[in-house]
Amino acid sequence: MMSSSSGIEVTLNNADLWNKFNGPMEMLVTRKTGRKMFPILEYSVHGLNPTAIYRYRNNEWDDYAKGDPITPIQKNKHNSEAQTGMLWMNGPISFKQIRLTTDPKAEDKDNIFIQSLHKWRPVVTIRKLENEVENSNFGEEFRIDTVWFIAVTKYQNPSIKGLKVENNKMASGFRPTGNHKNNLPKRGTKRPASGTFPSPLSSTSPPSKMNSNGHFPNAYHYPNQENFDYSMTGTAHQYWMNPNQNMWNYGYNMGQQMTQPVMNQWNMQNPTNMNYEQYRNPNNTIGPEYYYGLNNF
DNA sequence: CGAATAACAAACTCCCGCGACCAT
DNA sequence: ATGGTCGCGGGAGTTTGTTATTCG
Repeated sequence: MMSSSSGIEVTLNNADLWNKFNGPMEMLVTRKTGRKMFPILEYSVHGLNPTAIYRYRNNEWDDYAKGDPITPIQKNKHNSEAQTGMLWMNGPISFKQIRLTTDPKAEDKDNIFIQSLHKWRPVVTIRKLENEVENSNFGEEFRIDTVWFIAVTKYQNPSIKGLKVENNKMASGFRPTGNHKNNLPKRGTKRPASGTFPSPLSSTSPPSKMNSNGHFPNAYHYPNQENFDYSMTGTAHQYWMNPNQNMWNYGYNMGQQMTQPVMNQWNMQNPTNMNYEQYRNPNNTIGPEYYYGLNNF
């Protein structure tokens, strides 16, 4: 709860849920369509003049980033139009439609552009309308101490992730009783230790980055198949051209990466040979100091 | 010794299947 | 009931950045 000098009080309705999350709250942020917040922001307000007209504005994000360029703070009006204090105080004020996106050009009015790995705090602004006119100098801001989060594109803290699955019914498929986990494809399948490698058809178009001599600059330095280590467990799947064979090979970190059109064609021709053992950090024990944008409030 | 680059690391994006929700 | 859509975490590939090693 937070109250202002004028006596207005703003309370977080689902504080119990917010408080369940031990450690810094993380919110997934995605690019194309944005990601909804969970838990949502839902407030109650008290102490308004019941008959005065108020406009309720939310999500004026404080930005404390030091490293990255600071983007303009974004404000989103609540879906409801201006209404009396009594109506505002009557029901919960929810911002469940808010979506977080990494796309700075997001057009949907519910999408809020935020930077990943930065710490964000929602701010509620209440403006009282005088004679139906909104005075920009008039407004009170409310920050709930416990309501802030780190934007991530992938959960860093497994505890946070587990609590999201446990509490968000839309993620129920990932609970122990759900089927998502039971149907995971087998992981860690190594490619067969064969000396021959699938290659695209000779009609494959040369990639645009190819040199005039017909080879990738880097790949040209590694023409021998002995350099190909298919037992390695890397995240990079890269392709290299053997200039002696004038064909594409699939390997680990062996020179310039195949361009997208060529790789798509390659994948279509070799759909079953893509399994590999993927490296992952098994102990994702990353503390709050990890975040680039963390700052003190 | 310094530049080049191999090796390593991790953030990020797209898309997927499942379960909840929603409109018939 | 049923079929369409949405939202979820996750798989797998892409992109980007850092460190270690090699080479001239």
